[in-house]
Amino acid sequence: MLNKLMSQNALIDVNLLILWGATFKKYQKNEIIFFEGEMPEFYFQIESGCIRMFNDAQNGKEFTQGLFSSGQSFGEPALLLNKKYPANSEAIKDSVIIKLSKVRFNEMLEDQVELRKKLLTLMCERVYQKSTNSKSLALDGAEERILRFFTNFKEDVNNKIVIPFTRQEIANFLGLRIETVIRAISKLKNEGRIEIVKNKILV
Amino acid sequence: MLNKLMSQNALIDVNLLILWGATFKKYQKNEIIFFEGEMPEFYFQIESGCIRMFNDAQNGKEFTQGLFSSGQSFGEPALLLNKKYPANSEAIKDSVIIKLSKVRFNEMLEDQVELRKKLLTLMCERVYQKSTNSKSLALDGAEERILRFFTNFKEDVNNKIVIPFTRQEIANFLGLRIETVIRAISKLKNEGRIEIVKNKILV
DNA sequence: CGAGTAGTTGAGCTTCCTCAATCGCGGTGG
DNA sequence: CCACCGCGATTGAGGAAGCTCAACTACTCG
Repeated sequence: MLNKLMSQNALIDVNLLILWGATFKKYQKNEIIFFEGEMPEFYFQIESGCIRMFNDAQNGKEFTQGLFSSGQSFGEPALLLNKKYPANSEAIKDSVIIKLSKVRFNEMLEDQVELRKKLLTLMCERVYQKSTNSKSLALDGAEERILRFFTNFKEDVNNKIVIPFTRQEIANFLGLRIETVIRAISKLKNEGRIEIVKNKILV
Repeated sequence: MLNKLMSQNALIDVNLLILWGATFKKYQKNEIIFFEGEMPEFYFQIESGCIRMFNDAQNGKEFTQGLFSSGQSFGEPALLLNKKYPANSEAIKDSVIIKLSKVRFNEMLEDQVELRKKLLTLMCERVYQKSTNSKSLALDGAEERILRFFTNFKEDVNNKIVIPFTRQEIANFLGLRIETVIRAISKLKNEGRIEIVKNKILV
């Protein structure tokens, strides 16, 4: 039942992927799927779990480019352009991923008109999202960046949600340091722009 | 002759656009084409001139999302997604732009398989580019950001080129201040990573 | 209780920003 | 030819934001 639901929401129907020769692979939490600089070999789609793409810096800092969960694909731009991956990808929970070889994926893409349309829309969304993100990175201070991250994260503006990330994770998302995040969050709280309940962040 | 050449390099052939009802419009240098927050009404493709998309900040700071020149289109993600523009666009030279109404563009897109393929590739390139850009924004200091901007700007790694921007423009590209750019550039020069000839930057 | 992990706090430092003054050079009018 | 202007580039001094390092607290799990 759950499986069926996910199947419907997936970018590419799982059965169709299997038909074209895709295989499943399990990844442990913290396992790396590909490294920045590698050439893409596969199309990846998440069956279950959660993946993040991120960049490392020399000083131990990280920057998270994006989080992806069930039904979503990741790393497509590099695959389609045949360029080196611009970031690492890592399972942040135990995950199952469906992979399809580059060659078969390209054949499939050639064959499936609707898939190309879906992908076009998806890539537009990614560009759009990255635009607003870059803007925030370039122009906003820590407080505004953090708040924007929270409000972007919750789709539904009406309901309050609990932010399911540690301060360290938030820091990595935004290219900030954990102490900066902590201080900015306590400021946001004092300004009444967020709520803290039992140390959990409510937005 | 020149016209024909541009036509070939254009995302969409100019004659085809005209066939679908596109019209030409002139923009003066510094004229705004659309504002951040507006809903897209047209597909825009540059016939001649140069356009930049940028965000404003309260303190007079700016951030340039991208530069576009002859044959390129801009603002497509918002148009295709039917969402508000995430940035302003402005002519930075006197320019001629071909515009096609949203409705006609969508009809055209539905009709032209090859166009969708081209657009998909283009959107992948934009995502890719924005990924490396965000990484730099989040993790690098001013010197590295500036150097990356220069090397990204020149396609051909072998030949040296003159950077055709003022320090202020470079600052706007990167969300930095002009003084920071000046100091970083003179540092890069002392480190032998760039050359300065007659106050022009050589990379 | 003890270990482990997330969160917190303070002090000092670095990077970049802000503001203000100045320089260099091409163009213009007298 | 020269004084003057405008604009981009430059420099210095002081300030603010965020980083670094180190110590310490709070909560959870065995």
